[in-house]
Amino acid sequence: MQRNTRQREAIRQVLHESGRPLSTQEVLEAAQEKVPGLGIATVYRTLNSLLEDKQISAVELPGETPRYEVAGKHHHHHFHCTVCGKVFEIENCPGDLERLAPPGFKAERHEIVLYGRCPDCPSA
Amino acid sequence: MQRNTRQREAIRQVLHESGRPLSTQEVLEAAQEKVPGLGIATVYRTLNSLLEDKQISAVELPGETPRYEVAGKHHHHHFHCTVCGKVFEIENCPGDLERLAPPGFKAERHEIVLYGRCPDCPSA
DNA sequence: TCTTATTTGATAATGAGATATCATTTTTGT
DNA sequence: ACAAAAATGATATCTCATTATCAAATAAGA
Repeated sequence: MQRNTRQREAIRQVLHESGRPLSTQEVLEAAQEKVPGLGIATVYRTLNSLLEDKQISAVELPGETPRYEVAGKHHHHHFHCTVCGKVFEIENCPGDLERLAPPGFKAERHEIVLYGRCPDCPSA
Repeated sequence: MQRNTRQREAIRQVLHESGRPLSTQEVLEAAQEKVPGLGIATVYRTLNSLLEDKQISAVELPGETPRYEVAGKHHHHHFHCTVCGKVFEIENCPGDLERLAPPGFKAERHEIVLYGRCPDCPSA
């Protein structure tokens, strides 16, 4: 049975309000604004539950802990700020990258990650 | 002082002979063909040493343990077989993906990973 | 060949992220 | 409001990949 708890609702909201994928820690900190005292275990449990429900999806990045975003978005990619570590969504996609696969290889899917500075992290 | 040991040489050879990036475990198994009894600690130590020397470079993939390849190759990307888990090199690159970054973002670098089946893993 | 500092291999220790445990709190249907 | 089931929070535990430890083996210069 699934119950509507303040914690679960706060975590869902945090993910919906954020314009970008969040790490477990980011979810914890943001959700604690809404529900003080919320524990990290609840964040893990709730994220896993939302994943099972397909309400959110995991964003895996090289050498990074997973980020989570609301599910159902159309095909997109991500920008990883090398300064602050935040991950952002990228709308555009060059498309049809599967053709890059060498003969004999059958590509079914692709991922692109851009690395650089986000607007909040100026070079100066 | 750096010494030329059979172990170090075997590990270097394995990486040069392999046409694709290898995980620590893959390096261990391949190098043990040349030097039976070679231990995992030596693999880790040697890979780190080769990394410092810039003789090899690490390939980070989402949710995966790093792979290692000989350094100095020109810009390229990787194919990750979803069946056997092996990682392969892709020569081609669509180039200039940095332009996909939204306004205000300064992309400096990009990574592409293709997912699918390698020639050794037929769909059937 | 000898000497000595380095490297090795086995394995214990570490570290980080994630999960399990369990007493307490909270939902929710009645 | 009550009772029963489920969720929470604190924290212990687990799971790995990787690193540290240290006695034994081994390069490599004298």
